[in-house]
Amino acid sequence: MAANGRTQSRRRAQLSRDSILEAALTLTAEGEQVTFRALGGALGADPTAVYRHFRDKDELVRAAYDRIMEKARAEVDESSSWREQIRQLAILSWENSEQHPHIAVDAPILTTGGPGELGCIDLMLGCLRAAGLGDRDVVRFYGVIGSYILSISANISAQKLAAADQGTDINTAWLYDVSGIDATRYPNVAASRYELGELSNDDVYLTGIDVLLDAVEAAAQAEAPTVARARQR
Amino acid sequence: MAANGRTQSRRRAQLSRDSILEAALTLTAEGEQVTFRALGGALGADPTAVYRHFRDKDELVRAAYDRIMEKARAEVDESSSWREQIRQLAILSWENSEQHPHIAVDAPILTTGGPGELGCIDLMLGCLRAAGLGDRDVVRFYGVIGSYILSISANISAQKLAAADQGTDINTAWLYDVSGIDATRYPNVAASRYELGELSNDDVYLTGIDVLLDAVEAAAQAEAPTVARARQR
DNA sequence: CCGCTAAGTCAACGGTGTTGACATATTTGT
DNA sequence: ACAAATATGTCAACACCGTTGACTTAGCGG
Repeated sequence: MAANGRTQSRRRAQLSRDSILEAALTLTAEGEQVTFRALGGALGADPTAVYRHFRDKDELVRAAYDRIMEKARAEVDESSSWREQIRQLAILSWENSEQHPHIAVDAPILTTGGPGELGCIDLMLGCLRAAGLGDRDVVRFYGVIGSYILSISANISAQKLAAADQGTDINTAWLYDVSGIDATRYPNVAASRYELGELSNDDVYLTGIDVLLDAVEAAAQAEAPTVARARQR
Repeated sequence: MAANGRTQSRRRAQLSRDSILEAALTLTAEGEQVTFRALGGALGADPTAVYRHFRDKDELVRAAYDRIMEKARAEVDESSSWREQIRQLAILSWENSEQHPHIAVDAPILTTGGPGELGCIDLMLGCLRAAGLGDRDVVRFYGVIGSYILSISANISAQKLAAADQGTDINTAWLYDVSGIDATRYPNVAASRYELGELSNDDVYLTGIDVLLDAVEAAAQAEAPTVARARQR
């Protein structure tokens, strides 16, 4: 009867998988934890109402993370070189971990099985194939690079969360107390203490990616030394 | 008066940092979670008594993990080549993550700052220096390899825990349902589905280590092409 | 219009880390 | 050697978490 043709009379809060996921991502973007109670508060509904749309928290965070991956995949510039695409994916994964730390934390544990994950896998496999790798090496390197990206970017965001809980600064994580080190017991640490103090998570992460991508190129050249460059795209 | 000269009359359960850590490692070795209540049960003491020896759970798990690293470092055969030593360290870290999953899970988050961690860092720095890397590259590669070992071995044990909670088999984690994949939407996944199905966590992890070690050798040769082999030990 | 099902609400359970008040053992100061 | 002080173990309770079951209600199909 009323103008609203769809659903009206919302004495009850109206949820959906979509609205719940959106609320969850908003929560994490604000650095807050994803909890059923917080979710309920943000949605103006009873916390347990979420259970009508997701079997348990695991399924919820899976779906949320798949959505993140989907977005990341879409942001990759597919016209750039294979190497640049993987690099972009790595950086996007890093940024997503920073933006949604409380979800990214257990990303490496889970296999979403959703379109976002499949899309990312497909993209990376395509890139590695374009690099000139053979069937076997394509998936080998995919495994290494994929787990590297997932694990490390997630763990660094976990570090930041832990550091935020306390007062600790994150950059002191790699080497806390550079000065008070027993030089006789740990001579190498003492000798490198200056460089160790300058290590930052970002640098390490990106360095690792580049090292792995270099290895991909080397492997591709070893496989087909002459045609290696022809496959470029 | 009694024969026991040190501490006698133990009407109370007598705890110490040592006995608590031992109990914690025993718990994780049996696949159980480290909780104050479980700890209290294993020690025959009130759970909260642990708080007299560790400020909070964070400090406890830090100390426990440092002990693990200490043991790992001691098991490395220091007479073997630098490459073999790093490889051993990686494998030991992996095995420790399997043996003590509930502690290793958040290993990459924490910096123990204890002798175990420092010892491992020192060992790796020494190895990389022996490989012929310069000051700067030594710590760069240390950062990459260290975070790789920590993050991935820990995350794989986390996967196993999560899989054990459900009935899921762990080997299906990399590619769950190889058959039901939309080949038009994800052509690369579909093309590589056979190889993807054969991916195992162990293989991926070890492959990654070897790739990184290869990169170390390449970097060392690039730095000092002629003397590269002389530094070997 | 009836009845069925999907969805929101409410109260409660068991498990977690953590705290504060209390009791007792052990060490220290003189 | 005895009293004071400190360290350590005990107990009850709190807040927070995911999760469940019983209920109520909204909305749709016959």
